[in-house]
Amino acid sequence: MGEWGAAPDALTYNVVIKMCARAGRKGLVARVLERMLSSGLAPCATTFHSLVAAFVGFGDIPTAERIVQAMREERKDICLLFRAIAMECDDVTDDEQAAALLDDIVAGAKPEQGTDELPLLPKAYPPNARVYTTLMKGYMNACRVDDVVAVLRAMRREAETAPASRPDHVTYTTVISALVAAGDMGRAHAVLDEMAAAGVPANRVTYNVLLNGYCQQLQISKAKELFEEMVTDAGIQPGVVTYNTLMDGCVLTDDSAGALAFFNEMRSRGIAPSTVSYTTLMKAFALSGQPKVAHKVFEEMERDPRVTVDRAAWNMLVEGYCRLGLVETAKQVVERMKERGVQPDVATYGSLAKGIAVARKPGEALVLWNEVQERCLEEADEELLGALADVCVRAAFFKKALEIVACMEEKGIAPNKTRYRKMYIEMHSRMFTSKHASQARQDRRRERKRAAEAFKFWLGLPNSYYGSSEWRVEPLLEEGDDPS
DNA sequence: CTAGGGTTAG
Repeated sequence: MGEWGAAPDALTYNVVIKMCARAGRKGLVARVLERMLSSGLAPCATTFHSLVAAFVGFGDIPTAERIVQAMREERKDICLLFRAIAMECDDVTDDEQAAALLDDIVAGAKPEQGTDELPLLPKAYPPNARVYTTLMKGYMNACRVDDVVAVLRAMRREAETAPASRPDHVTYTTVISALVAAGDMGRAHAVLDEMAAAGVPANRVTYNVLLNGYCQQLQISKAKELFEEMVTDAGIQPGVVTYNTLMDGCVLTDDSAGALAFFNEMRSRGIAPSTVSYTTLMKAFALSGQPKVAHKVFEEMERDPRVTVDRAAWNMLVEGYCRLGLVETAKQVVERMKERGVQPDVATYGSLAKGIAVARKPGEALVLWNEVQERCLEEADEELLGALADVCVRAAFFKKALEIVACMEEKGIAPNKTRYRKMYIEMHSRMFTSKHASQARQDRRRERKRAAEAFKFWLGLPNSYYGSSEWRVEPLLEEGDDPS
C-alpha cells in the first residue's frame, strides 16, 4: 500500500482479517493483530469483533470462546493468546498464489524465532453486544440452543454494570432464529415478548424469522395471525422476504392458490418481487402438478428487468416437468439452460432422476449416472443417488445399482436396504427360467446373474434363499441386452 | 463481492 502513498489503518486490517477468514487461513488470522500492533496501529472494537467472527466462521468455537474470555478479563497481553493459537494452526492452502499474497500482506508476522516480548494492547477491549451475538451465532450453527439462550441471560446480567453488553434487536433476533431452527416456536415467541418487555423493539427481520418458523411447522394460520399483528399492532411494513416466507409456507401446505394470492398482494403493495419470489411461486405450481403454469411464471420472470433468472429458477422448471414424469420436456429445458450458460447441479440431476423413476425409463438412468459421475459426483446427495439406485434396482440393473450404493456408502449415506430387499424379493417372483434362448442370451444372463448374486450378497440375503433355480430377468427390460 | 451480529428458494 505504501507504494501508492496510502497508509493502512485499523479498517484496512479489519478487512485483511476478513480476507484471511474467507481464505480459510486460521493461523494467518491469528497473526494479524501482532502485525498490526508492531506497526504502531491501535485496533478498534471492530478488529476484535472481526477476529471472533473469523473463528466462528471456521466453526472453531473453543478458540472464539478463548478470545471472548480474554476480552472479558480485559487482558492487554492478548497477543500471547493469539500466538498460542497461531502455533496450534497448520494452514493448508490449495492456491499457492493467493496464499503468498496474504502471507505477504500479513508479512512480518511470520513466526520470528527466539522472540522478544510481544506488544501489548494500548487499552482493554471488553466485549460488546456484537461480539456476544457473533459467539451466539457460533453456538447456533452448532445447534447449541441452550448455550445461545445462556449467552442472552449472561448479557442481560452483565449489562447492569456494562451497558455495551446490553442485548439489542439483533441479539434477540439471533436467539429467536436459534429457537426456530430447533423447532421450539413456544420459546421463540416468548423471546418476542421478552424483547417488548425489555424495551427493545422487534423489526421486520425479527418477524420474518418467526413467520418462517410457523411456516416450517406448517402452522400457516399462526403465521397469518402473527403477520396481522406485525402490520396492524407493531406497525411494521412487510418486505419482500416476509412475502416470500409466507408464500413458501403456503407451498408447504399444498396451497398454490394461497401462494399466488400473497404474490399478488405483495405487488399491489408496491413491493417488487425478487428472484426468490418468482422461484417460490414457480415452486407452488411445480409441486402442485402444474408445470405449464410454472413455466408461465418463469417467462414472466424473464421479462421482469428487476430480476435475473438463475439456476434455482431453471431447476424449478425442470422439477415441475419431472414430477409428472415428463422427462423429454425436462431434458429440453436442461439443454436450453446449458445453452444460456447455466450449468446443471445436483438439484437439476436430482429432479431428472426422480422424473426417470416416475416415467419408468431405466435406460435414461444409466446415461444420467454417467453424467453425474463426470460432473458432480462430489456433491451428489442422498436424493439424487437414492433415486438413481431405486431406478436401477427396479430395472434389475444390479451391477449399476451396486456401483451407486457403493458410492452412497462411501459418502456415509445409508442406502435403504430394507426397501431394496423388498423390491428384490418381489421381483424374484417374476424371474422364471427361460428354456428357449440363444447361446448369446444365455451368456448375457449368466453375467447378469452374477451381478444379481453380488447385489443379493450386499443386501445380506442368504445365498441359498432362492436355491439354485435358474431364473431370468428379461421381462423387466426392453427387448435386448442389459445395458449395465 | 460491496466492512460491520439476525431472515426467504435446490
